[in-house]
Amino acid sequence: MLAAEELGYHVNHLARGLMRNESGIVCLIVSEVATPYRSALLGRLTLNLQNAGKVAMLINTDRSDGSVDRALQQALRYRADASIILSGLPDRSITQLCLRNGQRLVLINRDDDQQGPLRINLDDHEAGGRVVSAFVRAGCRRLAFANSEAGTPSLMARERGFVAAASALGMEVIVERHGWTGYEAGSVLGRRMLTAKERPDAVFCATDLLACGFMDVARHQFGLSVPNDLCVAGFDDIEQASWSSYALTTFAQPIADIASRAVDWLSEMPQEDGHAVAQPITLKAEMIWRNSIRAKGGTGNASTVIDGSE
Amino acid sequence: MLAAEELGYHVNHLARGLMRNESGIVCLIVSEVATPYRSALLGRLTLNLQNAGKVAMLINTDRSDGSVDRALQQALRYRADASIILSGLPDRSITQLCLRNGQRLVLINRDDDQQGPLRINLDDHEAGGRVVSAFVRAGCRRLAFANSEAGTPSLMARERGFVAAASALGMEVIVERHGWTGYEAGSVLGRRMLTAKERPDAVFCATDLLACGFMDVARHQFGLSVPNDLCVAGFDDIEQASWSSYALTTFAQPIADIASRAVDWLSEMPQEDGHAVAQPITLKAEMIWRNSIRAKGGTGNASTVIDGSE
DNA sequence: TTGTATGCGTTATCAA
DNA sequence: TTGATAACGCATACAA
Repeated sequence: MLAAEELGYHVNHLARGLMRNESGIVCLIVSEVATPYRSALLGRLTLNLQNAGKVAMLINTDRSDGSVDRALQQALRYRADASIILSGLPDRSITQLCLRNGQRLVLINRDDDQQGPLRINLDDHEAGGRVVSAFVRAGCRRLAFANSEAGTPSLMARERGFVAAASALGMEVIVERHGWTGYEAGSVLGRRMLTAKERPDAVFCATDLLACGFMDVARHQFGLSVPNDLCVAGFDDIEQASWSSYALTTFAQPIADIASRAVDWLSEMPQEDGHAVAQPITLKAEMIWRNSIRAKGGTGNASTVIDGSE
Repeated sequence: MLAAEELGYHVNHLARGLMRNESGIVCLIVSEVATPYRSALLGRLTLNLQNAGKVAMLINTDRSDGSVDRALQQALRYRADASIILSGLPDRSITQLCLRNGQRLVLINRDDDQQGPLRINLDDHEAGGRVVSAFVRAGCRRLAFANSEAGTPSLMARERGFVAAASALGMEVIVERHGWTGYEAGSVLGRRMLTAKERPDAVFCATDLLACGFMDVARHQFGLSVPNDLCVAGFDDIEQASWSSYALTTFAQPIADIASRAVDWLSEMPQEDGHAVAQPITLKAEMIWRNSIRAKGGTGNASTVIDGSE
């Protein structure tokens, strides 16, 4: 050991991987790395992987020019033991490719129906229902859902859950979708929905970023007060949601839990009976109450709700 | 090729790396991945690396329990060809270790004085001076600088530049430092500096996150108007700086430029004459004018400045 | 042009 | 317990 230290010797993992047929490398396949939720999850995953003695290889799938495939090919060439996909990208071929090459696979918030990979999802659908209750308790009457056009399973589940719970109470929901899941899309949706004749008094945004954009437009361009004139809810609990300019009521992604579940599963002894089939995990998104939804009662009109008549 | 496709064959980079004595792996050593500026840079770097046919290995240096060293050891074991350090962590031993093991090294915003690595820095010092001019033009008289206790070279350079330019005009600067470079520290600094007897009417925050926290406190807890009662400038031009709740005047990190310079240098044929000595690169931080600094003149008092009498 | 042997740094196996 | 040897998949040098 002393001699090794003195000579600056380090085991060569390339050679070791060659022998053992396992590299210790885990691929993180992710798009939109710079987004608050994604980068938070990414940070946590890398930390956990390191603690488990593994190392993270980052594959950025932002570019659409086929570099995704190239990047993934790269990963395969390094004989990564596993891949964790946190990209919203619904490209089925990618997951297939990983599996075919004997990688273990973790799908986060992708709700894929494939067998083999570990799937970690949230109770998005039910969360939508909880927002309806909150809005109704606040005395809101015109509910709206602001979504992106990304069409990610989790985003759509939130929308469906929200709409379903509302119509169970006899309420209709104004649904609009636009662009990508960011601040800019939120402000576009805000302008569109707030200029419409039937202006909503409560909006559930599929994402905190959308909510921030929506709120800023509502306040600064339409002079509305949140939560007095307009109640807003988001999803993800990104750091900005807690900033006092927003104080957004939202749902927390259980990032720590997601990360440790994923890494724990990867650290288990790989069962050799063909492809180990993992039980899908559904985590609960805790509702974080802040100040973008009124506690009780409306601005002036309607304090009792649930009549369904418009 | 057809046969290879059919058999699902991929070159084994572990074996290739063993032979060629270069792995194609580049380590990204980064702390606070979830921070807007860091994650943006990270995203860009990975993209560029992928385009250059290399692959990024992410080392998260957040934990203080010595896992940094362990992580770096990991990287060495994989025989990474190079490391890019975007961590503010001023740990000299890390860079030494990389160099000793024949890695090429890129230091971003670290202003280290070592020979060998490529150093990419901004003109932080000069930027500080530009803010003073802007504040003076706006008619501000009590200048302040809000910094974190991190003591990163680039942060300190901004502070020194700001203070130097101010005292060249005969103005003193209130300097406060607290905690880490985030929103929370910004709000603490805001509370501290705005309750002081000598309340500033202009503050340069070392970071956009600090600025956001400072602004929120100023507005929501002290009822101040930005930029009328208080001018604010930040640094980094994170996405949130452009959100209409902040409209922060700040300096843009030339992220695309930084990333391509770094990757280009790594892609050059490695000169074999010992350790190639790279010319340090200093990039200009462009000032992004938004709405947190008044255009001209003060609120009411003082329209001419530069008298130095307090 | 095509084929064969050798070495890269490990680890696993088998013989001493 | 210790020491020699083969094999992992690729690249190179040399022979055919």
